[in-house]
Order: sequence, then structure tokens, then C-alpha cells
Amino acid sequence: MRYSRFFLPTLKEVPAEAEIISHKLLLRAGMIRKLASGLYSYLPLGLRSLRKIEGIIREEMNRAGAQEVLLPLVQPAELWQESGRWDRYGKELLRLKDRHQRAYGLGPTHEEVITDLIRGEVRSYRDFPINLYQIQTKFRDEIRPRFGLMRGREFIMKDAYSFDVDDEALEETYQAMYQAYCRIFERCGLNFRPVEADTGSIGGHASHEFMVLADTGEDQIACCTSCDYAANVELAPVIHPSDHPDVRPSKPMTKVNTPGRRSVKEVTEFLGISDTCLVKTLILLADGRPVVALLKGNHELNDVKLRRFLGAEDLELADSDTVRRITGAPVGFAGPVGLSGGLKIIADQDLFDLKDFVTGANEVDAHYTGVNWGRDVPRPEFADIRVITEKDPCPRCKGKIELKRGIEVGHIFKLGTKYSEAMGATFLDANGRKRPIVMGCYGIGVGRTLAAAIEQNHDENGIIFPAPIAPFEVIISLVNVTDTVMVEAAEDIYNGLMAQGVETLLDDRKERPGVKFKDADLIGIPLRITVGKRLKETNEVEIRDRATGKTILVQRDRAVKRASEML
RNA sequence: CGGGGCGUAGCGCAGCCUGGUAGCGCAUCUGCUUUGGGAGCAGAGGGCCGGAGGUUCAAAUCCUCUCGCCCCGACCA
Repeated sequence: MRYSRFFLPTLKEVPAEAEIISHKLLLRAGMIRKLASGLYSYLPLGLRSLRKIEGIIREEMNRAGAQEVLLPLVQPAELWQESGRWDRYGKELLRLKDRHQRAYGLGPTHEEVITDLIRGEVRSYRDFPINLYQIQTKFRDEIRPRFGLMRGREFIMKDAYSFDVDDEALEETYQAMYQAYCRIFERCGLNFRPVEADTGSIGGHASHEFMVLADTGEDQIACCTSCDYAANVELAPVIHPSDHPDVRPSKPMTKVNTPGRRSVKEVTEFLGISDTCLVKTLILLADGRPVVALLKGNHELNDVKLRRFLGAEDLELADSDTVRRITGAPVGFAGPVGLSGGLKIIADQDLFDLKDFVTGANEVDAHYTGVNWGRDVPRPEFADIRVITEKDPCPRCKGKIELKRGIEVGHIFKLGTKYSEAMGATFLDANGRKRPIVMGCYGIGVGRTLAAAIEQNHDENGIIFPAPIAPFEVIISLVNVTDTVMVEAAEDIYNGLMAQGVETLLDDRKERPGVKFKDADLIGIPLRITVGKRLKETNEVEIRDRATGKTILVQRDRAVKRASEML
């Protein structure tokens, strides 16, 4: 490709809308442009990279025994009503009506469609396993799209769905996909980690996320430094020490005046106590019903754990009116003492051994000190409902836990029979008995993978593409387009590389060398061949490695060979 | 949806408080010079100051409403 004819609008300045590095560089490198919030156009350079990633995904999916299909984006509401998700999926599902007033959803995911397809075609246990995937534009009406390709509303996703006869067979498929995912992200040049994960609204009973490690990641993961345990913090269990300290009360319960002190920090500083002696009281709504969660002042509520414990679909912090109605006090002074008996109260397990603690008094500007279970407050239900910290031991080996941030580029689930049962997708087993198909599903965010790769591979000059996903493998910087000797040499090398199947961009623009070098660095092509003054002096050209900056000089005739070897 | 911020030339911004000729840098176009890390000089073009309403002799500037975008929270690839 000749740069002079290639649609590649690079930006010298950073667009104000971009916050994180991948978003800035995707815009500056002329790979994407925004149409509206969460909606992006892929320009030729960006699309080339996306196609590379898709190519890797296709190879690995096919190798793992999956077959490519392409399913409709527009999906009839009836299918979603069958699975029950028409009501439960929420506003991320964009709903629309056709001219006959029939309701549809714009596919955010395709469990319903694929299950419908399979139930119509498959009858016998002999037909399994089946594993189908597609690479397609999804639409999710995200509450808050952000960070460019990281969280768009319209985005390209690879989604695969597997169908097996039983859990054992699913386990085998699941492992094959797990391995395929590892290979895909390795081949994309990513530093990633598979972690145990929550199943969220997709449902099912086991799941792993593939996290690209990056400070800008939206997820937090807990990794053990000793064993290979790694999990999304949403899931990571906290091990409660099993020793039994003295929990007999040593202080009387006393009401103290705490004018205007609402937050943990304000109250503990005012009373001169540690935040580990304070019990904070959160009022939440679980599927609309109020519940109370109690935690140590230094701990954070893990809403996924609490939601699971309660078996609730939906969990949110209560609004201030609800808090006032339940506690009789404004936000900041809630406590378990004297709350009405009917209210569900769950305390974090770490509070089990706590004595003589401090809590809100359910009245303005007042807290209790010396509060004790049994004597002052009925013992509530205890459960692990907090977020793991780096002070907690590894739940598997008791080793040290490190918290890291990650970008979720892939997510695999064992769905089990959730969809097949709801939608009547069954087969006849060897004994002629009707059984529900056992399913799995497996997603990769293609655009997000590209963004994640840039988050991990860049410097102050721009992107440093891992070669397998680079939009071009080589860029030839022709320093002076008016010098016929240089032009001829550059053309020769260009034709030579193209003949070898090396994807090459020939920078034949009438620009000064500095501009060409800056653009070459910005768009991150792994190898740059500079055809310039050395050609005139010693008949040499330079080959420069974008990642290391290392430059070698080679004779003009050997440039094609050397460059091919270096890729 | 709640909280915060921003809409002025293709991009980055100033001007707004204190109303009175719409400005700067980059980019674009023309000419000359330059040609190994985002050139120099000279000239040119480009704006319903997000939109609607209001106040005023006069609005980018003040007021009201609205739309869009970005950031923080709940969602997820």
C-alpha cells in the first residue's frame, strides 16, 4: 500500500475527548473516529488490525473444533420472552418495533438465537458435541460508554456457543476453549491472566475471565503470589480465621454525641478509634426489598457476594429517603441497634468476633460505643460479603494476595441447561430418554482486545504493535521523493516485500523526513526501512525495530531478505 | 439515572467574570526556499461561538430551556 493513496488521517494533537492512552492513540493513529457516544467508525488502518485479530481468533476457534456461523443482529422478542430475559436483561437490550408493530431486540448476545437454531435441527446424542461461533457486531445500550473501543455500545464480538450431552462433555469443551483463548491472547502479544469470575446476567455455574493486565483496566483481580490462584475480586472468597478470641463484652453500650460526623473517617477521627472497631451499616435494596449489610469500617462491601448470598437478581444502595424511613435518621448515622425485627440484616463474617464496637445510633449526630452482639444487638446472619484485600490470605494456599487491574477481553461460561431447559432444547440419549442440552458460551471483545494491546504496547511516540496484529508489518520511509535513486530503491524493496507476502506500507508522501518518522512511530509498524542518504553514500538502507529502537544497516539488495527474517 | 465538567474554524485552545470589530497555535490552499525526527518566509481561505427562547440600543459574553460530549458510580466483551 502506498501511503500517499492510503486514507490515514493522523493527528498531531490529542483530541480532548480521549482519556486513556489506547483511546488517544487509536484516534491519533487514524484507526478510529467517533460518530456518537459509544459508536465508532473503523478506518482502514484500524480495520486492518481488527482483521488480524479476527484471523487469529478464527484459526484458534477452528483448531478447537468450532465452526463459524453468522446469526441475525435483529432478534424477535418472543425468543427472549421464552428464555425469560426479555424482562430481566434490562435497558442494555435495545428494543425496537417493525412496521407491523412486532417487537425485536438488537442482539447484545446470541444464546436465544443459537439455542433456537439447535433445538430445531438436533435430535440425537450422536450429533454432539456441537460448537458454533461468529464474529459480529453486537449492540448493548450501555449506561455509560467510555474509553473509546474499551466500552462501546456497538462493538465487534466473537461469540461461541457449545452444545454437549452432559457436564463431563461440557467440561472437555470448556477446557478446549480455555486453551484456545490462552493461545489467542498469547498470539496477540498480550500479557494476560485467566481468572475465576462471576457469571452475571448470562447465568450458569462456572466462568473464567481473560484479563489483560493494565492500570487502566476497569476490573480488579486478586492474584496469589505463591500459587496460580487468580480471581475477579467480585468472586474471591475471604478466609475467616478460625481462632476464637474472647468476645465477652468489656464495656457498656454508650450513646455519644458525634455532631456532623457521618463518614467512617470522620467518626473514627472524632472518637480517636481505629476504623477496625467501627461497624458501618449499609442500607440496600435487593430486588426492591430493603436489607442491611454490616461491615468493618476498613472493609468494602462486595455487592456480587451479597447478591449471591441473598439470591437476589438486583442489588443497589438505597436512596436517602429509604435510609431515613428505615433508620429514622439521615444517611451517616445508621446502625444495627434497635432496627425493626423484620428487617434482613447480614453482617460480614469478620464481625463475628468483634466486641465493644462503634456504630451509628439511628439518630442525627449520635453513635453508640461499646456495642456487643447478643447483649445490645441480636446476632445477625454472618457471611462473607466483603471485598478481599491484600492483607487477606490466598483462599487456596494461604499465600500472599496481590490486587491488580485488568481489562476483560474474554469471558467463558459453563451455562449448563439454563437456556436449553427454558427453551426446550433437548435430545434423545442412548436410552431414548429426552434430556436438555448442556451448553457453554464463550466471548471475546475484538475491538477491546485491540485497545488492550495498545494499552500494553506503546511509548511516548505512539503505538508499538505486536507483529501478529500490526496493520502492516513493514513501513518504508522514503526520505526524499524527488531523488530518483532513492525512489527506485524504495520501490524495489517495496515490490520485493510484497512479492514475499509481507504487508508493507510505502511512505511515498511529499513530506519531510521528520513527519514520516513521527507517523511511522505513531502508527506502530514493527519494522521501518529508511531509504535515505546512506543509500547515496554506501548503498545501504536502515532497518529499525519499533519496539527496541535498534537499527541495523544493510545493503540495499539484502533489505528484503533481512526484513523478512526479522519479522 | 445521580454527581462533576465541557460545547468558539478540521484539531488543540483563548475570549465570557466586567455585553460593543471573533482571536491564537497547528492543519488546509498558493508561491519561494528547505529536505534524516512533526521546516522557514510571504500571502490566502475557512465560524449561524451546539440549538431555541429571553433581557438589552447591542449577546460568544447575562438569564431560561434544550441537545450533545467527557469524567466519577451501577452494567459488561
